Amino acid sequence: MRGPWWQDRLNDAGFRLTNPRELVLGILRETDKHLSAEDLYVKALQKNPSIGLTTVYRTLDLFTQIGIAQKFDFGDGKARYELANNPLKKAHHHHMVCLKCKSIIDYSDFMKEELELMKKTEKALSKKHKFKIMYHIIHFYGICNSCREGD
Amino acid sequence: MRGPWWQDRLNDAGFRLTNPRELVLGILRETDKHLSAEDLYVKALQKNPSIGLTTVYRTLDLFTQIGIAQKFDFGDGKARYELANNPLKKAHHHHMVCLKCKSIIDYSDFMKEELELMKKTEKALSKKHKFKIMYHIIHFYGICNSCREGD
DNA sequence: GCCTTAATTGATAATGGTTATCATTTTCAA
DNA sequence: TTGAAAATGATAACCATTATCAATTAAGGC
Ligand SMILES: [Mn+2]
Ligand SMILES: [Mn+2]
Ligand SMILES: [Zn+2]
Ligand SMILES: [Zn+2]
Repeated sequence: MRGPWWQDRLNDAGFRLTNPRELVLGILRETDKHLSAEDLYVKALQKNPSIGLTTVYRTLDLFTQIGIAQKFDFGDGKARYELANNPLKKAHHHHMVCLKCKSIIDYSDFMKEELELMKKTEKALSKKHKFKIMYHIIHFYGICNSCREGD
Repeated sequence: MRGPWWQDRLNDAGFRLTNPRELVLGILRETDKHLSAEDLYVKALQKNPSIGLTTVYRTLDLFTQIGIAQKFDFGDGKARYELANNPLKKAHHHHMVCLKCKSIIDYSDFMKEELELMKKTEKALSKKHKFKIMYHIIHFYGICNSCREGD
């Protein structure tokens, strides 16, 4: 009984692929944005007017826990989510965040050099501090193009 | 221009070095931790029982704006602050965060390589996306030594 | 199918860090 | 000394996220 990867991921972790979960997953799969729980909720309402905001939060939390989605904090006071393995996106990427309009840009330049540095750093840190590293984040903050023009 | 650097920084930006601000600054100068607003408030109360939590928040916000302090989000739901140019710390460093006990470790290994990569990336990004980069953050998340032993 | 049980859901209330408001106090320059 | 501007602190409000809990739904054994 092998389904798509997210279904297997859910099943293997002992969870069901219910309607609300499928709905949230579909929205994540179709966007290239970094949506908040509220964003997801509003979009979900259009397809299922009885879905609850709490369920959206719970679903996103579950997806994050089992690696179906990633949760980010870009400094605007609300968590934002992104599907792992999103077909619309580069696999491994990082983010630039505009300090004015809060827009978020994916980038994946110099990933090879970055990976190399990260590997080296991780090895050194786990030896020096006996710290088992699970993942890392890199964020660039600045002013985006349109915000600079309007200045 | 005859005070310490933080006083000049305040004056140049048109702000006064008041008692509450001096108090918060002193606490930041004496710690090597990453304190929350509440942490700062509790410590401040011991020296000035009439200080208000709002003032601490405002002060930290001001310090962050003019570059006296840095504000971080390590994922535990509250902002944490660190003095820029803290004499107790390495100048440029990044952070490891324990996902279990939320402890934070400064590190400054491979800063040379990192700086090189960051410079290269910043240049590429500002050209490709016309994005003016102001600063970046790097966080490693994982499990610290004591949390692994207790497992 | 039907039953049993556990997983899941959604309405609602509560939480907690942070901000907004506003009257009062402090600072500084004239 | 004085008056305007800046800063403060008590309080209420904000708002994203969680906790609670009764109701609904899904899966497995019969
Ligand atoms: Mn992204
Ligand atoms: Mn630090
Ligand atoms: Zn912008
Ligand atoms: Zn730990």
